[in-house]
Amino acid sequence: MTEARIRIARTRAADNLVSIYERQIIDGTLAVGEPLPPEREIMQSFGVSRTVVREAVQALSAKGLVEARPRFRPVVRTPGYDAAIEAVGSVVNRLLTVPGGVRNLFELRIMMEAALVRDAALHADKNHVARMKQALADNEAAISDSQRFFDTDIAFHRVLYEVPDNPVLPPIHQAYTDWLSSHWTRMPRDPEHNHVNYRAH
Amino acid sequence: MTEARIRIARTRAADNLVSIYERQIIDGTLAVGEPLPPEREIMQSFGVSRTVVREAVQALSAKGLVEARPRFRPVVRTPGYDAAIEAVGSVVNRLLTVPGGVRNLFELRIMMEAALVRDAALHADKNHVARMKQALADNEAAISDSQRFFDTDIAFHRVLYEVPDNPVLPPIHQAYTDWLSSHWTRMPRDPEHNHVNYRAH
DNA sequence: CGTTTAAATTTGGTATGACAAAAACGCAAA
DNA sequence: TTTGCGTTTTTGTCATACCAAATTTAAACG
Repeated sequence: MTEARIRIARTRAADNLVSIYERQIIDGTLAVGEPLPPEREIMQSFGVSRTVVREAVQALSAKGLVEARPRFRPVVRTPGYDAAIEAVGSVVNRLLTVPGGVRNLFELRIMMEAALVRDAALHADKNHVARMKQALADNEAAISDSQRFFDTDIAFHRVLYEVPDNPVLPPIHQAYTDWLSSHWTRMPRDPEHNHVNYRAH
Repeated sequence: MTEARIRIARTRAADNLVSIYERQIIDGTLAVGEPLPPEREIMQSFGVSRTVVREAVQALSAKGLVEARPRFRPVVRTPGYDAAIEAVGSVVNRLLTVPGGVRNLFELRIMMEAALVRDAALHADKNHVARMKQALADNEAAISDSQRFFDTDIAFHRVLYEVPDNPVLPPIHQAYTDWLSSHWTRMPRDPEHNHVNYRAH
């Protein structure tokens, strides 16, 4: 039988440029905030057409390595988990439309937040506890105002993601809220009450 | 006051096409596996140049909505979390190079796997238990062969990600192993042993 | 007729060249 | 030094062309 996965895929010229600049960005040859060379300069130094250069730049932009605002020189982007979140946006949005998509992501979130609560119960310092209490109080206070209730609830959760002091987590929280807020189906709020009490023992 | 983030960014012509096809893909007008129209056809039906069409297609490809092998018509991709992982690959690789990057992701993984172990202890069925036992046995057996030990260890973890029956999880496991395997620093293996015993009570 | 093979036609990848509009630059004036 | 303004770059987009690979069509064959 023929190969199941024919991964051959003869090189597109732009891919070379992409990997070259990708490497330069990662190893710091191109510093953060620094603009890429002008397109015409790139095409001369690599002997390719501008078409290819543009495709390469766009690819780098889509990968989140450079920020390419129209009409401006693309600049090397600050490394951040937000770029990653941004890069997956489209696919996730599509996945949310398939049957069970929202539920799957929601369950993952629940699982993660349960883990976060456990972590918080063990490692939360006074500062975090205070902020959680405050956020929770704000939430209770806003119980009549639907919109504010929503916001304060999110704020409360955000603190949860900040406790472990891992920069990966806050962007994840942001992503969850961005992706799931439009599919909001009355999230069960009891657990957090319980756990907050548990943590505040 | 002025906006902190000037998101203006006058439309690039390609962006229109991208959002149009993005919508068509999401709502199923363009079925999975179906190829996009030929570039020349697209340019006529939208009155844009081929340059723009190509940029749009490439953007869709980078977003993971279509698969564009060189020289072939781009086809609508099967919705899957692997596409998402693929899309973030570059950024994550970059993030792993910044100080603490590996540690942050590693800690996230540890936290998630701890949660998975708890879940497994509660919900794993006989089938999963059997597979975990098997995987663990394989792992022990391969303790002398470094490479096989590595592989069987990964296999064991994989089962862990399959227990909750959430299609988001296995790709995440794949992503973790892809991203972290080259930065492997003697992962603590004790916890899983303990927990396996715990679950096998 | 169904198959295989060869020719014709699409179609994607790349290169050029051009042009308007916006951005970057340099220089003079305040 | 800072502010304006005109000049030069540079980007976004278009139109066209060519090659090579892929697809389709036609022809040859068993």
